[in-house]
Amino acid sequence: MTNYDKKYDADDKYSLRGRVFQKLREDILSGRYKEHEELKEVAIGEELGVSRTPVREAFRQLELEGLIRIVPNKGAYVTGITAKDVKDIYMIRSLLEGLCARLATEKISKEQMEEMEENVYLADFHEEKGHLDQIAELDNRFHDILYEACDSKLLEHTLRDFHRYVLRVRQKTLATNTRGRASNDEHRKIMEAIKAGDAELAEKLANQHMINAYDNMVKNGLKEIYGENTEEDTDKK
Amino acid sequence: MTNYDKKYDADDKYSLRGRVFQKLREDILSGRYKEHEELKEVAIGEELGVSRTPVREAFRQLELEGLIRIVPNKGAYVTGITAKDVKDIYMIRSLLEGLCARLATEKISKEQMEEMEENVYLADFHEEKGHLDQIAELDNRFHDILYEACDSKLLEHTLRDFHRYVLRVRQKTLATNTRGRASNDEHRKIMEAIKAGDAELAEKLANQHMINAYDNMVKNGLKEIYGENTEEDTDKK
DNA sequence: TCTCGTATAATTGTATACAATATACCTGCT
DNA sequence: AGCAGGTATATTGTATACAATTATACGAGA
Repeated sequence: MTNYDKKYDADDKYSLRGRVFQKLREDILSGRYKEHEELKEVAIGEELGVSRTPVREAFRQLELEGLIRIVPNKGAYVTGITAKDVKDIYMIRSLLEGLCARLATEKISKEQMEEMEENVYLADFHEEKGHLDQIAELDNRFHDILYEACDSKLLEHTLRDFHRYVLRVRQKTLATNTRGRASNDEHRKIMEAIKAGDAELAEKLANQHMINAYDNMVKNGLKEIYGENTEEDTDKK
Repeated sequence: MTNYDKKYDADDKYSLRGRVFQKLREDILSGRYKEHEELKEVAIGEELGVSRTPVREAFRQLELEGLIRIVPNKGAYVTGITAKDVKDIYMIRSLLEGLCARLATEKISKEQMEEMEENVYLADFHEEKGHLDQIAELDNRFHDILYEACDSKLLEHTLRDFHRYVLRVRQKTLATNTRGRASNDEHRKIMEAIKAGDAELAEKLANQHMINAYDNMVKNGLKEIYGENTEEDTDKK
């Protein structure tokens, strides 16, 4: 669990450490740094024009975000995500997104509700046109709205962590399949349940939404991308 | 979400940073540092005989564990837990402990099962004698066993985070009430459900176990200890 | 040719020095 | 008296220097 305060979040852009942290996170999530790749303090410091100190502090945070693993006196390595990890994450998310949707039904603001409707509408549009980037963007945003609407900083932060964690995986599977339409249909149903004030239904739909997302991943060859149990023996670089 | 690897966890005892990290965490959880208290880098460094560098790195980790909040260019403050936070945590834990118990039913090892039985048995004994410290210790351990038994590093780590997070609250309420017996009875029922292989039942019992724990907290005056919404305006030291 | 050990280089861990920022206090003005 | 501004002080942010550890290269010996 991490600091869940908005105003002073870990990624303040105005310190060197904050910039390093954001840059590295982005580079890891975007796939610039491969799994199990070693990150060298001096190399990264030189690239960004800073000393090792802010780099090291950024490392500590990345480690607790689960993006890298620091082995004492050896180095920092980009963490691998196993197929088992992904499965676990979706099991957990299924429950928590459901809880989130249930809470959001009571707490959502008018503005948030409107943005959610707009989101679903826009996603339909881009789906027609085949704009994959925008679809992915809207998908992320839909869940962010939900997280904000549940009115629980803790749940919001927890879900954001998990969500971010699977972005690396999603990027490799979402863009190449036809889940976009089904996913957005599910978004619409969740949105409608929330709008109708049916918390029970919203929860169930959100539960199922995650299960479907995971099933789709498996169908699209998750196992082929990530080994079954490669996490343990990653000491070799 | 944080690094969930066992071997090289954040709290390696052999580096100065690791020692500082552990010491500060213990001091915060034990209540030595009060809520909203400011932690000064030099003061802590001098107390432990180390420079500011390892202290700062430890701070970054404590921040992401949710124990302190770092305000850029100002300082590090022990985070406050509001009554709302506690409620949210128990809602989340209710779901995740349930999931954990369900998974553990399939995955638990013989050794873990035996330790769990022993745990319940011992807790009964200490309950009779009124050994409050041992009861609290066994309670923590029961949940730890469950976390280990679910065979999911991610779920285990997530639950451990939440569990640790509420320790500060629990210490103030558990020792003074009669929940010990009821709690251990619930542990026994969960244990028996797991032993019988009834995953559904184990999940439901674990769900309810958390709800009961929370209800008991409220009954014992949680609100009186923690303000309703004090988290936002903590800038004053 | 292979293995082992040693020297060397590379890398991380920590301490310290310096810079930037925030806070407290004091002075002078109205 | 009360407020504005500025200076001093304390504290955090960053860079650099040094120590400790680990990885690598190379050569001696079997």
